Amino acid sequence: MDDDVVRSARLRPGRNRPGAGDDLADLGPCESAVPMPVEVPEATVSRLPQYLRALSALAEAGLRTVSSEALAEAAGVGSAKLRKDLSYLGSYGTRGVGYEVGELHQHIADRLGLTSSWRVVIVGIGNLGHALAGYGGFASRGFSVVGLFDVDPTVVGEVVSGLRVRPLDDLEATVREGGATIAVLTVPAGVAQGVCDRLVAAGVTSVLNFAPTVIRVPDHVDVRKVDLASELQILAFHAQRKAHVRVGEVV
Amino acid sequence: MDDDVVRSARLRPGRNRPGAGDDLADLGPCESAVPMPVEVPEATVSRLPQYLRALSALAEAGLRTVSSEALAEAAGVGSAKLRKDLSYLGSYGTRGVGYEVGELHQHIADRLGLTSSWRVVIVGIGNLGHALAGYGGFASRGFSVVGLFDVDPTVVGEVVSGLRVRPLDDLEATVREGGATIAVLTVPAGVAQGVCDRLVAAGVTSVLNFAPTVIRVPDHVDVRKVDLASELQILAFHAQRKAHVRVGEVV
DNA sequence: AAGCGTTTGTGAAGGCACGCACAAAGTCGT
DNA sequence: ACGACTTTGTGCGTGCCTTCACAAACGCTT
Repeated sequence: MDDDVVRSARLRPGRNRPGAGDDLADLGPCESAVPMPVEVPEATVSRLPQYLRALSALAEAGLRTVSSEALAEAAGVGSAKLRKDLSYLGSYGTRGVGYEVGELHQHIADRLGLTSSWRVVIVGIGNLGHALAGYGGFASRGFSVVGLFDVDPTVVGEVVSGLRVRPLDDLEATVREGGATIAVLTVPAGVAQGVCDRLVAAGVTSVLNFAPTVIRVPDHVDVRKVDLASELQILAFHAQRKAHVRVGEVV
Repeated sequence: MDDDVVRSARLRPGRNRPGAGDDLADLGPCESAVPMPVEVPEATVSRLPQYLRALSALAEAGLRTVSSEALAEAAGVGSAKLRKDLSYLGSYGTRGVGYEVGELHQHIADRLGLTSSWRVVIVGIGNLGHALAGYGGFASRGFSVVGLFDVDPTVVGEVVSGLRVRPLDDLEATVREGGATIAVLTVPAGVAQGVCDRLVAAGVTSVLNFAPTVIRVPDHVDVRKVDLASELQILAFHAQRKAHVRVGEVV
């Protein structure tokens, strides 16, 4: 599972900081000093987007409430796992009834930080960068692409889905002036580390890396990797295993 | 990861013999030279492509041998984990020296099933399908794209990187006549399940799904999911957490 | 040949996640 | 109002994965 390699600041399991004074916790009548000692496990976080999508589908279908069984079915997980995952976010279900679709959707979206629209820059407008720039799934989910960058002069200036591709040197200014920004790296493997270093220096703390190479970043920066070739190779491994079993070799 | 959701035939958890328990003497061969008595854990499989890529880079750099420490560094993992992973494939290292780069590369490639070139079909030649069809990383790693399919008549007939896009109805014939095939799904979410059903019916047992939806398949079919929006949302979660910590809220 | 430094392979321990099963809590029918 | 039914929230056992730590194995030097 952690197939996805995240270099995230690991939280210390035992101790968490006592009251810092102002907590924006919702409306929980927390009698004790610590408002929400809840730490969402990484495995749970990775499933929240699935739940969110399932909830969107159910809302479109017109359902107002949904049981953990039904939602789990829609999301492709077990109901017990779903309930435990949701329990990390707090108790938003009604026993005997289920979850209110809209409310739960809102809560998960809040937790994922989708209330504010995140700025996204795409660096490397090649085959894949083009495709991602034109992908509608970003804007519809709280992400707005605010910049396209490339070094190739023949690509710079081109307009892709309403945005002009700018030279790589404009990158720093765009990131600095805009605040928190997520960078999508779709550059060749050879230059990925260098470009990433520039992004980090400019203040980017979240990187989605499509380049087939390991990039190193400071501890405060999160990197998630998407590697198409790796996925195919993993499929090939299982396919070969299946083939061998069919032939009669030992598992 | 999970994480990434793989629906693979559950491996038998019982008798797992990683490597050797009988290093004392060559008493009796408990069984006749079995080629692979080892069950490779899923988590290990998901890292093999990384190791393979790191080995390729090291080979290009001219190194002949590499220590677990150095290879782990290149692959971005811990050395102990690397050694244990490799131990599931057998013992190909030399104590006091390290691993022979070319030999290890060969062994991992064998295990991943990259000796034979896998056939890949891409279904759905939209933005992303275009990009993947033109992605050079496939052919260079043992995968050959043998078919592009779409329903849109305005796309059918178009030639993308040397292959003509064919109508979806040609899909069954192509899959059936070609043997084992991996399908890449880059269709809209609404039709993903239907297209996948056709693929499975035609004999496909490995699917790489880019559609942002859960697809259901029989037990003997492997599905891996790549979801760009989910990755961004997970990054947003961590980014928001970091922001709150910085502001002074409780973790 | 023997000792020394290096590196692998692996037993063992700890942590994390998953799933079961059930009490608590709510709704619905009568 | 009350009992029966439904569904959530979660304590707990189990198994997988990771990490540590070290003995065995190898090359190199003397």
